[in-house]
Amino acid sequence: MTNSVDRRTQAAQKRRRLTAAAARVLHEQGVERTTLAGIAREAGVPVGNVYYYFKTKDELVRAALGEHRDRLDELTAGLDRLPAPRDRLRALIEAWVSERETTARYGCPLGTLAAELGKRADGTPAAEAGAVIRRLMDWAAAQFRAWDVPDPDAHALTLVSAYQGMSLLAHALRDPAVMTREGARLLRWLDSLRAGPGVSP
Amino acid sequence: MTNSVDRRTQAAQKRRRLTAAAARVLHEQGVERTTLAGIAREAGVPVGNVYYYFKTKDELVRAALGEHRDRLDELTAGLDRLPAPRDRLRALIEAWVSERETTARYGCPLGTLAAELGKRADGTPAAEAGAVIRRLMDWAAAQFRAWDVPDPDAHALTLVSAYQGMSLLAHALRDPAVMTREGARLLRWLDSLRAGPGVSP
Amino acid sequence: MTNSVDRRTQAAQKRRRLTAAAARVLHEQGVERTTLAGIAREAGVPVGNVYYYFKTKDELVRAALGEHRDRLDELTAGLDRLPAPRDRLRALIEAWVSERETTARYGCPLGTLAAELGKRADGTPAAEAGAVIRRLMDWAAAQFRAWDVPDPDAHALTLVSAYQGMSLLAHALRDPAVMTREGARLLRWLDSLRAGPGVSP
Amino acid sequence: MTNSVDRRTQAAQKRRRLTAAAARVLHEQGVERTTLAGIAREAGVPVGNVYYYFKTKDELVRAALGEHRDRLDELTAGLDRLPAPRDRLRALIEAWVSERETTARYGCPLGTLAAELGKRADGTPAAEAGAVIRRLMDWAAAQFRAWDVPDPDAHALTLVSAYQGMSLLAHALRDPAVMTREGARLLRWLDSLRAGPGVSP
DNA sequence: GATGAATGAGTGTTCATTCAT
DNA sequence: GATGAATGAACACTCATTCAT
Repeated sequence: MTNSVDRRTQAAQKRRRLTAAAARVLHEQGVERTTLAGIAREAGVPVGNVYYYFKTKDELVRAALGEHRDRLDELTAGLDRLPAPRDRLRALIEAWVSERETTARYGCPLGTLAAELGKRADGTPAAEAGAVIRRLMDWAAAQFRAWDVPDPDAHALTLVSAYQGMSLLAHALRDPAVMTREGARLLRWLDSLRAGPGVSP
Repeated sequence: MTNSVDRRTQAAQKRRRLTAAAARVLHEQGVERTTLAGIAREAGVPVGNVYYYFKTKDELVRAALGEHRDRLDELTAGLDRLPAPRDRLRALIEAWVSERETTARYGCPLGTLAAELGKRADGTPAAEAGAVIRRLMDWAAAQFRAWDVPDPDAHALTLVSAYQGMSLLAHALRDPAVMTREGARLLRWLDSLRAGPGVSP
Repeated sequence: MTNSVDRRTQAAQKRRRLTAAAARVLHEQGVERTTLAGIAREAGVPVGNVYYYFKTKDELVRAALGEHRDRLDELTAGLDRLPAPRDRLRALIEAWVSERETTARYGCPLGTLAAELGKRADGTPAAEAGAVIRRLMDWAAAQFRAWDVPDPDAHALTLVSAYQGMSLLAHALRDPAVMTREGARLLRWLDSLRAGPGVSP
Repeated sequence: MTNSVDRRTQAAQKRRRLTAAAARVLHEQGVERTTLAGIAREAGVPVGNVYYYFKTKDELVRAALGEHRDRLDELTAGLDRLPAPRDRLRALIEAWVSERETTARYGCPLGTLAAELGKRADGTPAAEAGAVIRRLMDWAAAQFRAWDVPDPDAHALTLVSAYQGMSLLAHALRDPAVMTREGARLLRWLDSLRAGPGVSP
């Protein structure tokens, strides 16, 4: 019994190791330039064995997206402990800025994956990427709503759009300062909200 | 004499056809999923012949980025004919929105190319993509400056960042309405500027 | 004691399940397209466990051939209960025709396996397939001999050859009617025998 | 001009070399055990180059079947020069027997390919193999018809079925004498036809 | 004796790039 | 300068077989 549990645990751990490696390498190299061998090497797993856990490369991509979704959930779960919705949003922006070095180097994991996958004729794992981004938007909208800002969905769209834009620019220009500058602006924007009918962006 | 001119002209045309095809196909399929054979086919040029005009695939990618730069220049040149800088910026935003269907399908050409290229270890054609984006920012900054808005560079960053963000979201969610909504917001934002020292977006 | 007998019995049952599954799947898919995993799945046995019963895939193939030999023996044993040799042969032909749908879909199990295995450089399991076919020929020859037909071996060869030919054609043309037509002809041929020295086919 | 013709000719020759090699190797090793590398080696062509001429392995299989069809056409075209249909059929049988060594080693190319391909779920190149076999049957039927034998189609079926059966048995038993014996019987059978209402097989 | 997991050699296929004419 | 063909180094994926427990 202990044995089988151990083994099951080990297998689950390996799966997680592979998923984590996939998430990392796919973020760093993009989908098409990433080879299964590369992910396997990174995870310390022989190539052939990868296929015991994931039947195709696309499945690994999906798993990586799932990993990013889980990390997003962890992040928002942490933020949810803050009492004020506005503070949660502030903290979210600060989290984004704190990742500026990675973002400048590799872009936002979700954004860059979505951009690459979105061009496929069959939009297979692309929809998954979109769903995770929408999850972020939904969470943000919930905060705006709790905070009683009018048109919370529009504000969520603006916020997430701004995040994707600043991440892309930071990446394209290889300049983490973009994140700092735009992050600061977003914080000011948050502060300005509800101060009146509000000029949004 | 006439002959050699003809030939030179023909060659230049072929080069242009290849560049245009590269710009289109790379936008639609992304860099890694695009094959030289595909570009050649699209341009009506035999594969082997491509190498007479471009030594490597990367050079074709660079040429495609050059094509996008040229189109950007044409666009801004057209906008420059408008007398008021604010109207130029408004027209720019309207141009973005008018491309919403293509953007929802394939993303912003510059943004998606930059995202894909930016991950390469040797940032070879990535820098080119960044340069074109910066060119757009510079033009925008010039408008804000001409309009006498304080901190024109920050405003340009915000504007272009917003464009990249809304393009990415429209693409990721396959929803052109994102472009319409955020475009309208940007126009309101423009209108609100100079109404005072202004909390920007 | 009971335990060990049970276990021995269970093991024997598993072996039989595997052999039966192998016979079926190898018939339906051919040797090379059949995977051990597929046989194991069909038999309800974990893959790793197969190797406890069969050291190699080839051994499973041999076991499948043994299964077909056993079925052949059962068939002829049943036919042997008929008093007249000619009736036994008639019944054999009728048995062949009754299998026409399966044969049109997958060919004769022995014939198709022999055809596929016969090309191997080392004729390892090929000889086994040939031996089973010869067993059928021997039984047929025995009937012709008991029936006192001259040159029973030649007649057996003709009969079995006709069976293999009609099976292959029915399979190649995916037409079970081939079995019906040629089966009827074989029956007429049987009836014509002993009507004299006889022009055979 | 000469150049381009030369090149076109060379390319066609290479294609033919590949097709011939494929026909040979597929006959000797079967479809599944044959690797593209093996065919390429046999044809003296680098592996990658094979794909310039054939997009998939299946296409090569089809080409090999086409090769066998062409050889069949050549054979029957030669036989058609004989004035009497019965002599054409006799010569056909003699041709079969003369191939007995190859047949005993590798089986009938069409028959074994049809047997292997016929099991595929998607009957892709299987239909092609069946079509070539039917072509042989059609030719044989035409001879019986010209010879004014009643029910020429049934006789053609019997003849070709006999050929496939004897080939399979010769192969399964690795005994070319099967071809000799059954070939002689077929000749006697031919002679017996029209000598009366005829006992067929 | 049973079993999920591991392993690695191969297989078809793609594609940027080069070559010969 | 043009072009069909050649080349070879990947790559994703499969599978018989072995291993550890």
